[in-house]
Amino acid sequence: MGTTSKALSLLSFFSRARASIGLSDMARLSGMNKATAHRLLSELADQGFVEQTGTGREYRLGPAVLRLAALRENTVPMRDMAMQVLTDLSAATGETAHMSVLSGDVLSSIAYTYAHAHGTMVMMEDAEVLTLHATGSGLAVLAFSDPGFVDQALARPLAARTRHTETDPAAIRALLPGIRARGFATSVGGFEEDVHSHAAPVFDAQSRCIGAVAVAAPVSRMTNALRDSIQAELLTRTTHLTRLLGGFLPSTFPTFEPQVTLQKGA
Amino acid sequence: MGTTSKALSLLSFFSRARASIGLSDMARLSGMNKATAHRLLSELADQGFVEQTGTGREYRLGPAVLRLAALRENTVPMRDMAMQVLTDLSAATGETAHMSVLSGDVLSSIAYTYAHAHGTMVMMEDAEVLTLHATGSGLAVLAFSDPGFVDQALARPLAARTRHTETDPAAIRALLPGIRARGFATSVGGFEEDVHSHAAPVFDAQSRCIGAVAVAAPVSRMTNALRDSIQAELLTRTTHLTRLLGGFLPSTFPTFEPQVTLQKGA
DNA sequence: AACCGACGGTTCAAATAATGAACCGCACAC
DNA sequence: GTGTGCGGTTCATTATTTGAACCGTCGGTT
Repeated sequence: MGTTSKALSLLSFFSRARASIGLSDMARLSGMNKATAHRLLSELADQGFVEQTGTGREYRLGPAVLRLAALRENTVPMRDMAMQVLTDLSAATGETAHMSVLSGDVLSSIAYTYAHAHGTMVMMEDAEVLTLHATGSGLAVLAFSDPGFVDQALARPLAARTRHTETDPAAIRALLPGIRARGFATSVGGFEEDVHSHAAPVFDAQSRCIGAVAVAAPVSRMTNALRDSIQAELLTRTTHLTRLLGGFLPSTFPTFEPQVTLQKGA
Repeated sequence: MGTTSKALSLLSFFSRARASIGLSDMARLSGMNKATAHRLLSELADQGFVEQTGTGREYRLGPAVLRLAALRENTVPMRDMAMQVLTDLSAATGETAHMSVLSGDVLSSIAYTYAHAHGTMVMMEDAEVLTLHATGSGLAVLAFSDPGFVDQALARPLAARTRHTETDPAAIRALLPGIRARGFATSVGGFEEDVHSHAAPVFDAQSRCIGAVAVAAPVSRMTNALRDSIQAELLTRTTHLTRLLGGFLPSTFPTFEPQVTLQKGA
């Protein structure tokens, strides 16, 4: 791995739970020598990607990322487009919809909408990190990523978020062909107890999978009718989003021809 | 300069005007060898900081910055706080207010508000880049930055944005003591023709200047009364913002005691 | 007050990664 | 068909990164 990747990888240790990290902690988390971590953090700080807090001397994310994000949104208004689609999707299904994008080997939530149709809804956090093996979105991404990436993602120990999290790499691999055939993944209670999630992949202009859209409903509310509704809405709207973002479905993606075609005779 | 800084500096060439940049262009802009630029861009792409567009194979900012910006805002809600202050400031003055933060040796606009009080207003762009020598905000920052930084910022050739841009480093240096004494800077037509700008610095927890708040009005509308109003509002509200952000005014910052104190006798 | 451990930060020889001139294949223009 | 510029690659040379050991400092414990 190059020096630049190492430096940037330090940024991935920041999260909502760890908004600021000390030098020694960062060295431990990243497995780097303290001197190395210090030099990399100093360079990141020079460029405004991190800054040091007043009290203590911990590091936290810096202001430079704000400008880049504003430019990114200006260039590729992914979030805006996702919000449109998610709003429709949660309205149509009556449940929470969210989109996450691949960032290294985890997914980051970038947008979500609630339906306000019921007293209870699945709640989301800003910038939440979703693991690939424990979520519907992650499975959808894995199913449509290249084998090398899957190997890499499943090579590390897989943490169990709940009692229902599948942590056996072989079992996860076994799910992928079915997901590829159907075009979407499901997960019941793998990330949060009592959450039933359906997720479909989103692709970029090179037909690479860049993330997923998911609909998350309480397990207690799941019925055959709701499941059918979610699956139909999710697939049509997520393929639409891929197109909106300038992306293309891969040739292997299943197509869902309308039942009735105009070719009556033939 | 370290490798990491070089890689991150590539990101600064993206702007609204140049949302995507090809490999050869990037090599030219940065002065790097094409092979070097390619390797650095590849590493940035691995980490999701840039990505390649479908048509052509140019590079543009990637999705990773979105997550970091969301976390930064979650950690230090600078933009939210700035928006509150800017809204009040433009309402009180009837003019456009904006805040920019130091990023390397330029300022990046992070938030702005309009007053809608007149038919004409000074317009701002998202993520606009302001040079230090040509803007009121830049002068305010220079005046309250350490001498080494000022030397560095003024060492390079200073571009003239308009006929009124001051490009003589000595002349700019001569302005700084006055700005330090008053607590704010002014610029007339230096960045955009017909724009009269007042700007005051914002400080972090170590009393380092991290950016500036400015009020920008058309030159044609500037009167003594408006100028007095802008100066008073700008100073009180900007010092307030520094405190809101957890920062401290440096001990050298001029204080503006209320004219009437309670110590009548003494 | 003396001690201890952990912190952020620094040093410098050894090890490793970055560098860039030349090169490739390709697409497009003339 | 030929020339130009593109994105991308190669590999010997070179400069940077690396990390064990080291500082001084801070806060808690004895």
